[in-house]
Amino acid sequence: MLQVSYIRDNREQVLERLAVKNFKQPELVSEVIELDDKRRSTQTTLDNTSAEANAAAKQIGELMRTGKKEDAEALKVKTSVWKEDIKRLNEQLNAIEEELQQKLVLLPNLPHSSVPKGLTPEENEVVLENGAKPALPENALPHWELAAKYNLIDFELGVKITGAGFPVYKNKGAKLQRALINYFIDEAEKAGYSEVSVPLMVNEASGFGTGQLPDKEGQMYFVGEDKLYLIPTAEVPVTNIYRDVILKGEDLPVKNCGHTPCFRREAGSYGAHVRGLNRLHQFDKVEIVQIAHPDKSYEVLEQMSLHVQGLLQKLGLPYRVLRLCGGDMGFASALTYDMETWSAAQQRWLEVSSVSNFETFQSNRLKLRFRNAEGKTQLAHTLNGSALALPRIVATLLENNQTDKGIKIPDALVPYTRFEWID
RNA sequence: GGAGAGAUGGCAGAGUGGUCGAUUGCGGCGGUCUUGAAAACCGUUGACUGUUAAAGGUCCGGGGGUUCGAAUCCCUCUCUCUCCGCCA
Repeated sequence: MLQVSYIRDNREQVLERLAVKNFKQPELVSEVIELDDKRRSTQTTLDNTSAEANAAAKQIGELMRTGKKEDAEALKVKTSVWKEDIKRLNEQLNAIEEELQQKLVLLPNLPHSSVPKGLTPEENEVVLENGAKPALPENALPHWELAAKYNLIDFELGVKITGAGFPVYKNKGAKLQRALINYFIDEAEKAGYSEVSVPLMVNEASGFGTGQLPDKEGQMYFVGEDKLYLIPTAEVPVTNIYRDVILKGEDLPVKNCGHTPCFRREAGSYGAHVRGLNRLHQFDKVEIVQIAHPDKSYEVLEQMSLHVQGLLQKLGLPYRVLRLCGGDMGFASALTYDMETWSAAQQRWLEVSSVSNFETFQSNRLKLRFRNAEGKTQLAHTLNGSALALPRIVATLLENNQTDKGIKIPDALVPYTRFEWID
């Protein structure tokens, strides 16, 4: 959520930045400012009336105590007018504030100055490409066929138990999941992140805090009876640890990592590109989250990007880094890097990580603040990234490392899998 | 699922109609003392809004009501805890 005071002071810049995100309702900006003007004037009137009423109430108490009952009664009569005014003004104020809030939550975050204009994924900027794309033999298989050939993943069984997009991992396929999770967590801890293990369901307040609610309800599974949402990413519970928290300046940056399954309805996404592990309703992911000082958050973003890249390098996977264009960015993000690995058998790039700086967009909703050098409270910046999401890593590992002898496990992972080959 | 208790400042915990944004303790910060630290002692210490700064206003789980005046009384919702039952 954007701060009203910022919108007021930087109206033109806000409009210009929203255009980069192809925001369709720029008129909301003026409406928000107008409502805030109304809010302020109503608030001032209410405050002044309350001040008079408070003074009178105090005076009545004084008169009662000193036995001047008649004077007190006279004053009581006068207060009835204020009382009505206060009630009416309060109702007005609540209505204005509610309307203001409703419009405010419709405004997406402002993109960073480095974000390219653009509407579609094709307009994302390739920041860098790293690692050689492997040349596979003629008879190379896509991962879903490899998964069947080596009995690693049973998609049909998942359909029986739950439905499409809920695969069953078996044998070395299952062990590979655990190995990757442990490997990613260990690497995150080496980089200074402390591990947390968090609930997989969250309440409405948490969903609002990180920006999934109110408008992205359709993407989350909802347990209606208890009004809880299955998390689409660990970002939600991990970041919400710090909801309504005022951190000390010296606590920054806060660094947390955690593994969770992630649940996504993925309503409306069907077709060839969802085959196999490419798009699932349930998958495992290790997430890294940082809460940073506003002056440092872009340094932190680069550092997080390098951490993710380091993982891909150690796994020997060719990858590229994209800076998302305005149209492809998430609602809450100010700058997002996507990391994609090259899937040699599918001959396409697969997104395996997304690293974002949300600046104060989330922290304003979360009321996540820190005490700055002047001792005043100030909104912190929040960042997060996948490090990494498993399914597409598994897909590229299987595809890119296939040989006549079987599938070669990267050296970095062998201590975790305790096998070198899937054969 | 049944029964009961509770929700107050970072934490603990007072406060049953006026001078209460709130006693006190712990914690935090500053100081005295000390070579330094601890202890002891002294002082200080909520958030939001508003203003150049003040003043003022709001907040004792949320919402509503009674009253000139509510942390305190009434209604309602939510959440938490304890015991019993069930269960990993």
